[in-house]
Amino acid sequence: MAERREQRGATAPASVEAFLARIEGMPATLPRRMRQCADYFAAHSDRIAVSTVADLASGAQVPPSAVMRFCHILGFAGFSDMQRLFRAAFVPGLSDYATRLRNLRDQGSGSPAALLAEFVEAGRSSLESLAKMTDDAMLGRAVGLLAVAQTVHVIGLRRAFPVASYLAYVFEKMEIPAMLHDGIGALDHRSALRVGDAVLAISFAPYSEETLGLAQQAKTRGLPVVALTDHSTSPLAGTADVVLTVQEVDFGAFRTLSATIALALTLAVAVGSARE
Amino acid sequence: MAERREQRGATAPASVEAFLARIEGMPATLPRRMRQCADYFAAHSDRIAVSTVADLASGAQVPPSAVMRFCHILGFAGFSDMQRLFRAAFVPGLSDYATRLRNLRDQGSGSPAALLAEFVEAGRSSLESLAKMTDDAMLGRAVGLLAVAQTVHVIGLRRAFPVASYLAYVFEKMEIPAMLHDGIGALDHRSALRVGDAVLAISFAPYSEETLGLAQQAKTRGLPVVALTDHSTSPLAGTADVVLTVQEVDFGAFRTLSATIALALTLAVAVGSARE
DNA sequence: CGAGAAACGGAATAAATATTCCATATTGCG
DNA sequence: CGCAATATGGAATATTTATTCCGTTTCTCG
Repeated sequence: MAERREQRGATAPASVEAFLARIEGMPATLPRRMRQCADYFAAHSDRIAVSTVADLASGAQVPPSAVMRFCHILGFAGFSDMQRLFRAAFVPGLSDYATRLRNLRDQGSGSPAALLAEFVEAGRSSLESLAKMTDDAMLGRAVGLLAVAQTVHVIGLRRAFPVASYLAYVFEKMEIPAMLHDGIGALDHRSALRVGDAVLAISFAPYSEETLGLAQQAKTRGLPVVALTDHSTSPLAGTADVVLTVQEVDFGAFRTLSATIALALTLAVAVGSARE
Repeated sequence: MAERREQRGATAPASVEAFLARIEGMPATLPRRMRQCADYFAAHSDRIAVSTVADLASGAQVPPSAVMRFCHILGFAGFSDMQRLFRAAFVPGLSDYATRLRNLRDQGSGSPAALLAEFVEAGRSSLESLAKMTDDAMLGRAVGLLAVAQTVHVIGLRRAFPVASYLAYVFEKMEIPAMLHDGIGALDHRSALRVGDAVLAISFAPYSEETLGLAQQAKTRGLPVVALTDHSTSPLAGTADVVLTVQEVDFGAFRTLSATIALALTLAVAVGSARE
């Protein structure tokens, strides 16, 4: 038993790439059903995360037990073990993260050091997923629109306000004409929107009225609008010419803003360098 | 049974877009747990395909039965029914993080995508070093001081302002009395400092006069001061009772603030939980 | 061709997961 | 304040899904 486990278990792939490489490197003399599994899994590796044993078995036209045998051959403890690899690869740290959250709550551990570790981890995950998911083409178009604007109007309230204010700071540093629309004094500054300007609107659920309003106003006047928001179906997306989405991993009700700021900063610096 | 199904089931969304639109259009008066589900599901809709009821429930911080109730409200027969929608629409993410980052960097140093890669990397190293270097004892003392304060006065200008404003936002969310000292209108608010209050001052080189001044003022009046700064030798350190240092890795002249915000957020949440 | 080994498939079982139900708590309202 | 309606959480149950086991079939090689 022990040596049998050794023989099969020592070598389970640790990433999707390793998994595919392993299949690739399998001998051509593989038993018939195993060959079918190998071919089907390689061709449809993206479905593994969301399929059941029965689904894959019928797809590969083998009985479920053949799928199990194949998982064992690859070195996994079972199908679930293999599936975990694919689920984790989609959005990094998700399942692990949910578990950790539960653990933390269970042990009632509110110690500052533990909290810090959580926020650091949340920030790292957010940055990773930002790097993975950002649409380069969209980013390029956003830079293009803002680079030719006379004045960039930045708006972001509530949770988005720190991001907006940092953008305003960075634009100023780079001597790019920018105006921060903060709601101070309930003064309305929408008449500051002039032909040739562009709007950069930042908002997350629950979206604030003022931000949506300013974006709408800009759109009505024919000014380009770049949205930085949490989802491509957000209400901002409707009025924006370019939509950049960013997902922050949250810990409890709190978000670190790491990814949002990284994206905002990228935008600002790219615009700065494009204007020179 | 049939009419019950009608009543709830006639309206199940038939696509992910419809699903998100439905959540968006839900009344603000939704019961508490349903609101939590709605927010969490909207923000993490891409994870529904690869999660279990328990995963999502713990993410949204509700019991599993609340998730079921939410599915029913949306018109689905159950969680599995809803999940089917997302599994069908499932498209895997791009290549894994390491590969992606390498690609981003390779496409020429001036491109927005390459910049993004740099900022993501800078943010990650900042967070890493934060986790390594933070002095837990200091952090604990800072939390102790702020937890017993009547009102927390937050000050941070220029580059520290986004951090200060985010802190003010989080304190407000947690219903902790806090006052943000922004320099608006050059109004001076130092008489707002009262016995029993505490000051949280955030400043980095070049340190701003106003921040140092407020900290000094607080010290003179005998109020505790917590400093969040870049070095233990910063001018703020002299007047502060507790000094928390954070080092941000910079890329060019720009910093992502990831570590600073993570530390600030930790402080705020720890204070919040200590006050309960 | 036949003995032994490897592969196979399906039925039985175990484990994970979804779902319901109901006693208790909370909220809104007259 | 007290009643009714609604919301809640957890424990019990149902269902789905994974996994094992073993009798049968199919290869392999002397």
